[in-house]
Amino acid sequence: MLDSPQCPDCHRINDVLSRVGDRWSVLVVISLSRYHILRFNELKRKLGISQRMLSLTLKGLERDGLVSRTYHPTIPPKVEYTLTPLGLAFHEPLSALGHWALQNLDAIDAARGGYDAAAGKR
Amino acid sequence: MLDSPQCPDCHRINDVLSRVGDRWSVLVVISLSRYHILRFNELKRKLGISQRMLSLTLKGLERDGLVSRTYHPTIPPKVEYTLTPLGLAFHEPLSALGHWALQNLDAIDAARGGYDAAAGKR
DNA sequence: CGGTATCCTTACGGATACTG
DNA sequence: CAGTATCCGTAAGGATACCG
Repeated sequence: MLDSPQCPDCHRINDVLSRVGDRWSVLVVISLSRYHILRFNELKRKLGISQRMLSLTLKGLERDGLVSRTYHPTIPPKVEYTLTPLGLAFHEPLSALGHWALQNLDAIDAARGGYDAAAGKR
Repeated sequence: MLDSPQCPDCHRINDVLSRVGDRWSVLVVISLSRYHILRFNELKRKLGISQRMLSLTLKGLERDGLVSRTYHPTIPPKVEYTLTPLGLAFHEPLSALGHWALQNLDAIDAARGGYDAAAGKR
């Protein structure tokens, strides 16, 4: 399928984005950028993410070198997550996208309204 | 779930990104930005996307006001897609993200290699 | 507290066939 | 050519229960 596309680096971009560009990864990076350092359950509560997905997402981000994990073997245990330099760098274009999203949410909603209204009166 | 998160606009950002931030929408916007105007089957061939997904993706993008569709009632019919000003604006932060992805693909792969190697020797 | 393991439901997305 | 409709397999992701 994506073996012979004409768009040269489309599948490479797609490749990276499918790794770090998913729903939860984006929100985790944004949150860590804002709060600098967070514990597992803090992230969980902030994002309203399920325990399973947060675990998977953090593991993926750590694997890709965007997030660093620090385990404190206290009782009860304490694990802190923060962005690596690479994660911080990733946050830059990401926040640009986030800001655009927030600024243009209204425009998109308006376009949707118009489209649906036009489609509605058949 | 996302009703009472502490991260104020996280779910709003998430909202927009879940609309226009999926795999195929991103690639369609990038392609349309590069080639300015494309027909249905040109996009299909370039992206290696299935007919069904392209149709759904384009309809979604048109609905959100990012893509404009022009139908020429010739025989055979001819439909051209191009980015609206809003779509063009969206492409800016998106291409920044794409460039970052391409530039840092190696760093990510390296991090992955290191992580997997460390996990591998149990 | 910070996870992992299991189950289960949904929704994404490809293949195919058909229409204008 | 430019879609729509249908079928179907896979995988994303929540809920729950349990472990260190």
